Amino acid sequence: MTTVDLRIRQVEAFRAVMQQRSVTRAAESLGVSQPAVSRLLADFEASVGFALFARRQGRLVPTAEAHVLNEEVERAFIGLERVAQAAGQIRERRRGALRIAGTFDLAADFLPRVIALFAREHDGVDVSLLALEPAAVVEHVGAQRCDLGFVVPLIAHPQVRLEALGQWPMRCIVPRGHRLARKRIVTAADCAGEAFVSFLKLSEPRTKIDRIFADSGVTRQMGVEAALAQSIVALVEAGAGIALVDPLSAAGAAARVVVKRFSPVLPETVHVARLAEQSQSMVADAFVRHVVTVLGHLR
DNA sequence: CTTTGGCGCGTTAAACCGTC
DNA sequence: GACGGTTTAACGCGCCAAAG
Repeated sequence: MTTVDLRIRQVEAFRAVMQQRSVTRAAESLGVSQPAVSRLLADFEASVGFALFARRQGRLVPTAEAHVLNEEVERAFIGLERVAQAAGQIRERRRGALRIAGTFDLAADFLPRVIALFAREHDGVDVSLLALEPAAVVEHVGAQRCDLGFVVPLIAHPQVRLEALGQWPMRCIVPRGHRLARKRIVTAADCAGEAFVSFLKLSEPRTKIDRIFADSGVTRQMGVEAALAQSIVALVEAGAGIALVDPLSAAGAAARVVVKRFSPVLPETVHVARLAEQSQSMVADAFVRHVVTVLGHLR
């Protein structure tokens, strides 16, 4: 693979144009004249060796390649922001910042709840939360773009150490008025013949859930599937079927669907990802303790 | 140490192109 | 035809490394 000689200024211009959707506005945001940006963009395109924008009706329309490249650019700029943040902290001698990444499901309910609790006891600490795919969470920790990452599946990364923090049992959610809504505990056998809303094939929760039903010899009517617990909750609420989701997503949806315990108990383990070789900051340790506490309340 | 030439980046002015 | 937007052309400035 041949490498490309890039100037940061060109990348800046590209990013600005992608964000602002126009060269003129990008120029404004960069504090330079519009032709300057146009030029940087042209040079950048020449450097990368493929078209980043289609000129349609006198407007710039990003190509598919531009979008792919922009994802990497954004990641790079997160790294730059980290430099700026570090400088700011050193200057102000502030206690610290905690950058947390979590999978979409964890970042929807669970982590905000922990952060709220944590923030009450640690004012002066900046906490930021990023929602990502599981692999990206671990990747961010490995690349030191985040201090702590929270995931369910075990994902290996040479620079990252994963530690199990605790388990929570998955809950069964059914639409209101459903025949299973009257039961105290829903068993695998109860789900026989039911329309079932699943996580995506090959995902960790999907694999575990399917195995439970296979082991119990229960056949469900497999229908819709979705990536996020929140989507699954919405599907169940709309009558697409019943489902198993983590207890926090279920608790957050208690007003919209009926939440039941499920037997056999199907535990999901929440893991924290941290940099393998580096003593953790006291702030991060304190945050992890809060996570364990909140997990404990969910049993 | 100074000069020189190349390079990156910026500017303004003007041309150009759809759209309203 | 005015307008908003992009591109092109011509040029200036500062930096840097090589040459004198």
